[in-house]
Amino acid sequence: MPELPEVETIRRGLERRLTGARIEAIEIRDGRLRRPLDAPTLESLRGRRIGGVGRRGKFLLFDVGEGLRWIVHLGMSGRLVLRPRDRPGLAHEHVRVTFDPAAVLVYVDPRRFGSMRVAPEADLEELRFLGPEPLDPKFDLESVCRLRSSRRAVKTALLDQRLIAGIGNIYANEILFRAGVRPTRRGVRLRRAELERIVAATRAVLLEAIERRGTSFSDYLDSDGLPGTFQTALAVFDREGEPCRRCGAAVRRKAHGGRSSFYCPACQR
DNA sequence: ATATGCACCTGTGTGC
DNA sequence: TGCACACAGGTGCATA
Repeated sequence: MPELPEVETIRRGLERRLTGARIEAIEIRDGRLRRPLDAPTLESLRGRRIGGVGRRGKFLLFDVGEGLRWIVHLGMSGRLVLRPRDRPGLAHEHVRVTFDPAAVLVYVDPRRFGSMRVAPEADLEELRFLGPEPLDPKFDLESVCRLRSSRRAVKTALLDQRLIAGIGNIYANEILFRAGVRPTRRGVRLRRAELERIVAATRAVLLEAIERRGTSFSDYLDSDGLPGTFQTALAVFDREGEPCRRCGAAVRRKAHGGRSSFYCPACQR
């Protein structure tokens, strides 16, 4: 479900609400995630204080002191929800964290593709392979030039977290529309001008999506239970057969690598 | 080494 | 109403 803009929206909400709060209890209600939850390490968070909430790609990084990070990835259907105390459990509730002062953070994940662990800052292997952050001021032509080192379709390459961190299927499609590049174009054949347009489109699309607090086309909600509004601004994603907002041509959908690509046949060459 | 396909799960929407 | 099937925001491993 969540890509960079959704994860960033959640990060901002949780940072505002949880920075300085102390973990009073952490309770595993159903540890059967794809990678089973490790109860002892999670329970060792008790008594720790949240120093801040960071993000790298689609990973949330809670600073819990002494160089330790609580790392959460939401997978396809993961949600972190702040709720009042003494509310009944939610369906698919896996973890419940009680904070002092009063706040309860619940991890809900119907499909169980998310993951959660605790690691020292120096040992964040999962993060080491990640490509550049697209909203880093240093993100530039050089950051995307590796798209060219692959014969894969450029959309598949955009989804590769080792090349650029944080882009998923919605924003890969939206970025390529804004850049005027067809998703099936091979990376090696991209021209310099197209790479430059991809750099600009990546920043613009992600920033606008964050401003709109993410995309809720089905069930995404942020940590306050609010939907995003970027779905009304989508140019191509989930718009098969509808008119292109720029030229009016019917948007096309093609399955590629098991996932849907959407594009305007006239605007994207 | 690199690229593809499928497995991992549950929920929802569609068409019969 | 019920059933079967396609499909969904992501990754990770086996296979070509």
